[in-house]
Amino acid sequence: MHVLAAHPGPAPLPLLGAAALDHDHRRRDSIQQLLGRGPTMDDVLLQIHEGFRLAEELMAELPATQNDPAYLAERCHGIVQAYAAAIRLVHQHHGSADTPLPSPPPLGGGTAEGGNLQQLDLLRPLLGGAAPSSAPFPHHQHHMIGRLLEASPFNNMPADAFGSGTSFVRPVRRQQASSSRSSPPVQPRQHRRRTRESGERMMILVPVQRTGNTDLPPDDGYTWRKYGQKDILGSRYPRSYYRCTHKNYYGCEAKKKVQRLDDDPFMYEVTYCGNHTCLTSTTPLLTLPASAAATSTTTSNRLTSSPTGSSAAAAILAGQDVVMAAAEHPARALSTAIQLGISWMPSGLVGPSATAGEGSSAQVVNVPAASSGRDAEYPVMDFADAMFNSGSSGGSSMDAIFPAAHHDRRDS
DNA sequence: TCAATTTGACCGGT
DNA sequence: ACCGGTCAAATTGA
Repeated sequence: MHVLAAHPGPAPLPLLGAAALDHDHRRRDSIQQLLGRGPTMDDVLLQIHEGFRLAEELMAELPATQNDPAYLAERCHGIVQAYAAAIRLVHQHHGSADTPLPSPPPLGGGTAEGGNLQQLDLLRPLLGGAAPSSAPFPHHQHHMIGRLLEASPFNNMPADAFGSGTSFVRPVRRQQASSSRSSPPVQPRQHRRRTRESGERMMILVPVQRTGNTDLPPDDGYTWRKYGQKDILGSRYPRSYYRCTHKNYYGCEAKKKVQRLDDDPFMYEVTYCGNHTCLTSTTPLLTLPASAAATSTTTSNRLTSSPTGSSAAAAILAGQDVVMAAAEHPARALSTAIQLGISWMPSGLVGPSATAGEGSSAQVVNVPAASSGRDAEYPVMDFADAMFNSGSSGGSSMDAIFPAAHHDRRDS
């Protein structure tokens, strides 16, 4: 079990600063030094903070530099490098030397500075915890990653934590239409039921929203459709089953199970199964018109918007459903994403693969309750907006984006 | 009208 | 046989 404890730390490591763009080797050297003496948790946190700061700088420069793709790509590269360094420090700090660190993947398809689109997926904000807190990153870093068990690749796992707008409100008993429900005209099912998922799983603990309706699990960046609920033996609370709303668009097989903990009703245990394939953008990074980025931050659609809705469609196209969630809980999104910086990273960087060995491949991550501030404090959110919203400036329909795709229909 | 949710039945693994 | 996971008809609600 890995626990990242946070301490207020010393000043940021100078060599990891913005100037690092021009001093990549110096930065690497400094990292080497860090690794040589063994990084402390402070170093890790500072490195994460550094990535955050770089993103902040980039945001400030965007108005002036948005027409300079090369420069923007370079800055983005610097940010990714900063977080990649943080990942390395994390591994080092936790003595995972016995498990070889995954080598950093190339940052671009063919060029060192290019944007690896897969990385976009890993930049998805983790929209977790609902408990309000005004403390901006990094002051509640102590919430960071709580548990990291039974490692399996985080690769492409949903970096989000929870919710979807779906409700945990106890089902209101509907009037039993005395008809068919009680009668058993059930014909044998034609299809063959799929076998139980045995692939990679990731378990996350997320606090219940403590304001408003505490039955609502926190939102995450994906849209989910509930397809089942079961009372689980020995559990006080039922388990809810969700699958990706966009399953029928993309054949996205992502699913999650959500259950309240018996011993801590203010905590949800969410188990993700399968990877999202519905948000894998194929739109080049940094081609976003500024207007799109601007509009994205004002989006306030509910996550459960119908995928046929235009804004939702645009969101799906550009990964904006993440951003939509961020629009609702931007600070949470960012802070959680940062706190789980591991999920921001290119898959090759993320997590020692399967160190825990045997059998289960579930990871457990304690997702912190996060704060609820806004943009000024969390420019990275806008940064992510821009990255995710490339190519769509709203109003576009799903059909326009995926002409061949059919809108989500009832499963049948 | 149709997407989302509810919930009992069904299925398959253990 | 038990239990967790999934299906799908009924129902709800926008």
